[in-house]
Amino acid sequence: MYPNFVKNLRRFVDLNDQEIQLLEKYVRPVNLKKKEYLLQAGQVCRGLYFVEKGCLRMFFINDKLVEQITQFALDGWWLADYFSFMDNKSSDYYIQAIEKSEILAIDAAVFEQLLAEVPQLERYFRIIMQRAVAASQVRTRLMFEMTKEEFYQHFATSFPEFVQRVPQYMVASYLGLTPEYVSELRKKKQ
Amino acid sequence: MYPNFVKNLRRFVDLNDQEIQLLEKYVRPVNLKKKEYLLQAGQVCRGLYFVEKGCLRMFFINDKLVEQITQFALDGWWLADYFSFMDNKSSDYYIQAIEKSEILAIDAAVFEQLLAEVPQLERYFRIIMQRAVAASQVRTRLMFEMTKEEFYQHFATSFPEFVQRVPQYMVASYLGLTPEYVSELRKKKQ
DNA sequence: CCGATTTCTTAAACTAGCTTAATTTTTTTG
DNA sequence: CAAAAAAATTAAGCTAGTTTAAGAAATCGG
Repeated sequence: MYPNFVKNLRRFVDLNDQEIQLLEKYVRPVNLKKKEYLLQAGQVCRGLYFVEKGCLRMFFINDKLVEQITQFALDGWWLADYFSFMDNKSSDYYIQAIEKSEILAIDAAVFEQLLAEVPQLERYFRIIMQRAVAASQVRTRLMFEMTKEEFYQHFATSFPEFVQRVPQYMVASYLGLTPEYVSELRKKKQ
Repeated sequence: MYPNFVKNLRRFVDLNDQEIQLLEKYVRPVNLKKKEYLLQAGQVCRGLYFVEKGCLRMFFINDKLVEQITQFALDGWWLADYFSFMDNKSSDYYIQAIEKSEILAIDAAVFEQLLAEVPQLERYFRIIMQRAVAASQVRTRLMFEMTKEEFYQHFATSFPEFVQRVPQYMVASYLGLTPEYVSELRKKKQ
């Protein structure tokens, strides 16, 4: 039904077809056109969102009224404002499709029940979250140890598919650079 | 036996005394004097570390040979290089006691077995990790939306106990500031 | 295919926060 | 308690990266 989703689950836990079927009942599919929103500031982040196919960005609007991207999610990634999701607090973030996307949502309202019915998912999400923490530790180290120029070059060479797929000014925002500076760096390189 | 540890577990999952006893067999207590290391760069991060009492810092040495702190952990916090822990890879980090500390370690070697014996811990660590991800999302937003001056003032007013307990140059490092600049900010404020 | 919108580039002026280096204050330790 | 070590301050000069303001190029919707 949702091949990437199932593949991702089975990468970390053993689930039989019955469990997968049960699970899929709890999942709410959301199809987004380019630029559609999954979450807007002021709303509560209802769900944990899995990107079955497509690309999302998460951003907030800073005091200069500029969109500041904090995360991307490509095929096979989870994304949510976890604080808003957990505590039912209104979010400061927007989650928007960068391209036409197929999303699977697990709503907070059914998350606990789902975990009770398929206890293996506690393990699955423990692993997913643990990996997210590990990834954020790496990102933090890179941000501290590199100049912005190095950080950009590192990103561009480590994730070329990203630089292809996402507009340059969004990559700039994610890395904490101005689009003008990225433009300068690209010119300098060639 | 380890009151903070037990309190923390029971905050998130129901564990009876028997389960707690079982769990405590898997836990390796480590007592650290001020400045002693739990992990040094080049080693594998063997354990997940819980601060029963005391204060840890995690840092790496940057290319200017300056210690860059990425995380602190006070009483009741978990700390580890999760990437090194999970994949048995050698770490780039140091974990050091800032003051005399009582640490509880769960070693990678027994972690899986422990999770199998006390399945509730999958849930416990899922919640702990989920909260860690949420906290890192907040930190990321703050780092992007504030100037370094605002970031310092925010930290100083939000965590006064920290500023008391941890040397100023370490707070500076954690926030990505030079100690000289923090000194200037403090002077400016009064 | 064309007008509108979005994205990218250029370049000059500017500044937040760093570097350097010397001094003072505080803490630690025997 | 005194010497040594660690931490904090001061101040001047500097620079990586931003801001501002156009214009050029690419992409999109109808």
